[in-house]
Amino acid sequence: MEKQSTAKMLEEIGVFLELKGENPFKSRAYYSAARTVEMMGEEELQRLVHEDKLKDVKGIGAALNEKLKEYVLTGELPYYEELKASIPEGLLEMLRVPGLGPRKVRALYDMLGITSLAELEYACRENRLVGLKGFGSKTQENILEGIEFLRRYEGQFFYNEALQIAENLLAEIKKFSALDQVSLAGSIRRCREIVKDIDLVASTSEPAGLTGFFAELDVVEEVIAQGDTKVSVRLNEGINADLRVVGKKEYPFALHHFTGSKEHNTAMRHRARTMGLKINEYGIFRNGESLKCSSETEFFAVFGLPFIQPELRENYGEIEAAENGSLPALVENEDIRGIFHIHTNYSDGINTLKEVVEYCREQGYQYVGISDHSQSAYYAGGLSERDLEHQAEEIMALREKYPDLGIFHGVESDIRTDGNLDYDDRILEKLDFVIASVHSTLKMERKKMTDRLLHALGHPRVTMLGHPTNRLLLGRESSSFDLEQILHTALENGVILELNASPARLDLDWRHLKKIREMGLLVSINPDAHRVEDFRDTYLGVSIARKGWLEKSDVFNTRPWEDVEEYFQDR
DNA sequence: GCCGTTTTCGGCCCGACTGTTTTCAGTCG
Repeated sequence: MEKQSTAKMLEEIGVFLELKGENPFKSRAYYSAARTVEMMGEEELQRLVHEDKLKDVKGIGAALNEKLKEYVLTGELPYYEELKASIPEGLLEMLRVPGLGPRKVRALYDMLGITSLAELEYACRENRLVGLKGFGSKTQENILEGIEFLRRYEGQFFYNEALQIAENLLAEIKKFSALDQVSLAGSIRRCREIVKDIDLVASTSEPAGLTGFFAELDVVEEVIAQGDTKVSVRLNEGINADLRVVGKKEYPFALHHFTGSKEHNTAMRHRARTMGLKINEYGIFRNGESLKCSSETEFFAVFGLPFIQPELRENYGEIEAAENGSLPALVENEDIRGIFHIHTNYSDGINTLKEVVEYCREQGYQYVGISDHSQSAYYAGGLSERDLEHQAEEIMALREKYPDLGIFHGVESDIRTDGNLDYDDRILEKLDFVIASVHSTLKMERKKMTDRLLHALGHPRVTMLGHPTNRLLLGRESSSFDLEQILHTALENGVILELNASPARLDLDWRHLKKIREMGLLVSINPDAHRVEDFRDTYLGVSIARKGWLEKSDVFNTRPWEDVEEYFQDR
């Protein structure tokens, strides 16, 4: 049995027990066991079971030992199945409402018999929560808002999830024998952080054959519409995909048209009109006569423009920049030399320091910056001053062992509500770098939050501002503060801004990056990794950086090791 | 459910915030 599925099951048991109102510490035991299993090597769980040594692992006692043994050996656990069956499925859905936890969900189930989001919404509208013990009008209002919040984000997907689905789809389409060309288009091709559907453009001499082939793919759950030039389907992953099929000659025009954005296309059409031309998805026309283009590069050349990267096509000034030759040379994956904002198992990361270091060497990075959570981040196992010293010693040893990799010792320090950092200055002075981040009390009043951040930026040891807005895509709005003022102060104080590349954050937003670049601020593309697999999120960050017009020189972690070292020493 | 013992049951990571209370429970990070 895979350790991932085992960990997930333990996690679920924890949730079920909470919903049943069991002793919260019992749930915690399951959560902690889930984490322990997750941290094990791929074969370790199997081995421990077969050698009967599981019970020696901290956090696994007699009961968990028996259950895990049963699950690993038989692939089933009746305890889990029975527990799951005893709880209405809808209760899990209700837990997703912000502000609703297991106790409240349980209370709603017990007192009003509510077993789904729809029932919950109805009960709120009927004003039935107000009288309940522990509930009031404000709670009812918040729940309604929370449900609306969930609805608003329904049918939207993180870019990286949609991209993976889209690339698999692309690979399937390429199996069609009479295919000429095919490409992703739409918001995915433009690297939008949130995607509603997958757009594809293809050319072939057999359009009906291709649309039929596409509609018949295994990943297609339902065909919404199907003709000779367009197929709309719903994939079994829950996302819709549109394939537009054109002839070979029309391909560059269709690709440009369906890549968008709508705003970019409108601006291009406007430009075309001033030149006596007309654009649509089938071509560029002068007096009704079609011009010839074999690529998007030639398409732009018709208008006297160089190729405009798809990421930039948002009508954010890309056409003007193309015209006056000032399009940026966008940063590329290969430019990344090292990686910051890495968590290890000193705090809430999965991998050991040694594993992280070895992984970085395998990947060919020049350097890595370790930054675990600081002490007030209890929920994430933040490091005490003593832990930090211990970590420093281990890093010293690893530097000796692996002189070919730069290992920078940092910390992700919480910015407390008063704007102070989480350690004494004498501790911070020993570190190579400090990422200052807000993790709690995110909904401060605008002025207070601005002051809080300004205070932190004023600290001489702060190197980077971590996930500046604290937004979670499809989940949480940005904190409110005066960004302009923060940017200026960061510039004055030489603080690098993080582009947090975690798929749910992508914070700062690309819409701010162009301005940040114009101001001359530095950006570091950080994966905020909690396991080595997360390192690849850095390249998601690169996509967003490109969308924000950043060049190599704007990105701190494209710098070579020596330059980074120098930068830190000069602070 | 685990752990650690003053061996058989009591304690289990903290702090801010909100909304409900009139002293605290639940949620979130």
